[in-house]
Amino acid sequence: MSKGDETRHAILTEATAVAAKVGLTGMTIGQLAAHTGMSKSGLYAHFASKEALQIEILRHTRERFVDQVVRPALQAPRGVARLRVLFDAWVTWSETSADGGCLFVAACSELDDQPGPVRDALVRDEHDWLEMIVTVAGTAVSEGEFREDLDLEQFAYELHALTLAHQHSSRLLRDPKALERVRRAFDSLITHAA
Amino acid sequence: MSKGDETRHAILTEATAVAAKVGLTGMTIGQLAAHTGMSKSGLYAHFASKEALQIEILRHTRERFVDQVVRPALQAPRGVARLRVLFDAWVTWSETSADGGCLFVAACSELDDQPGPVRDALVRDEHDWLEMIVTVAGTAVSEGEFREDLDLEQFAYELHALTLAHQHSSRLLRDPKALERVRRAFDSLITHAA
DNA sequence: CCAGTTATAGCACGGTCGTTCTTTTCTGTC
DNA sequence: GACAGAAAAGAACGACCGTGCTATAACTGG
Repeated sequence: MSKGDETRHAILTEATAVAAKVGLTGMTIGQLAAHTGMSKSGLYAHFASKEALQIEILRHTRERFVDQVVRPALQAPRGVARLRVLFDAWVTWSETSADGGCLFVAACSELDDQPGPVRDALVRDEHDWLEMIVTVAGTAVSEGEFREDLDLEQFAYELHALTLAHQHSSRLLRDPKALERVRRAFDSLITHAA
Repeated sequence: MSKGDETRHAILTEATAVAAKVGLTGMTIGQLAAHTGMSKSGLYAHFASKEALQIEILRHTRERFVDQVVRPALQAPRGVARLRVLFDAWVTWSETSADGGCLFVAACSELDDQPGPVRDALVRDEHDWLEMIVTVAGTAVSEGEFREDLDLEQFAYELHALTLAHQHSSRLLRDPKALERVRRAFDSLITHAA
């Protein structure tokens, strides 16, 4: 990896952390330059525009998300076990990927009324994520652990709701019981799908 | 109501709509002045600072929330019926209160890592809202419609999760089935609490 | 209707925004 | 170690930010 790619990568990693805290829009080039110890123009030279940087941040985050959440799940045995790993990996991700929690969750309510390519990219990512949940839950159906007539998309909707709720209770309310809450809700979801 | 109070009220109403779209931080005084047809300084004279304006926006939204969501529920008969009215009123609220959906939901992920008085006010509001759900669900327990050993706070957590999910599916994903999804999830929640 | 208050506009401020251009410094190759 | 090319810094741009101050316009109670 050349020097340029190296710093570019470092910038994106730092930018992801900043964006998770202050938002993709709230994040500024100057702020980012200060955080990375670079000059504003030196940093900016790596990207075509702020919007391009925002999209790159999403792409970079997506890659790490696949590594840390999706891949572990695909290595687990099909069915509820895989679903558990997927969920646990997400919880871990939301606590460790950035100081501000899961960037995707934060970006969702920030961009939901801001049309443009950044929003479009995020919507694609969210659809992929929901589809991933549907697929994994589907393995639980075909393994006979979930009932045959389970509405998989409804299940994914409700599971996804828990991730949003967890960010809320853990990051906004700082509820010490946040982890316990989301785990119980997940278990209840699994139970009623059987 | 004097002239001053009148325009102040109009500003807050407009500001609520703008903030629901671009966020409490993303909203700017100039933008707001343009929207209301006032000069920047004329508008600004009604508030001590931008931060004070943000807090006033929350207060103003809270008042309308009580009118449109809480009050109707309290007029409904105790128990599940009241819970249904509360939930339906919230769904209506999220669709009609502002173009950007429920301001509180939007503010939650925007402010979850931004310490300060605005965040503090929001946290208080969210706690009150969760407590409201707990109280109403409690009436369903004492009416014998919900089981005696139901964990009310867990119930409130899961119901609140649905409001977050609805904002996500309806505003970000623009899912035509959003309403149906959240209704089904709500019914399932009610069923399993009985 | 007038006086006194209140509401609004105009203007300016230091600062930061995203962005561009030019110049300097560094990196990798023969 | 010189040289070409890439990477970073410096300086500047117009625009807009939040926030004051000052003057004018609009309201309101007597």
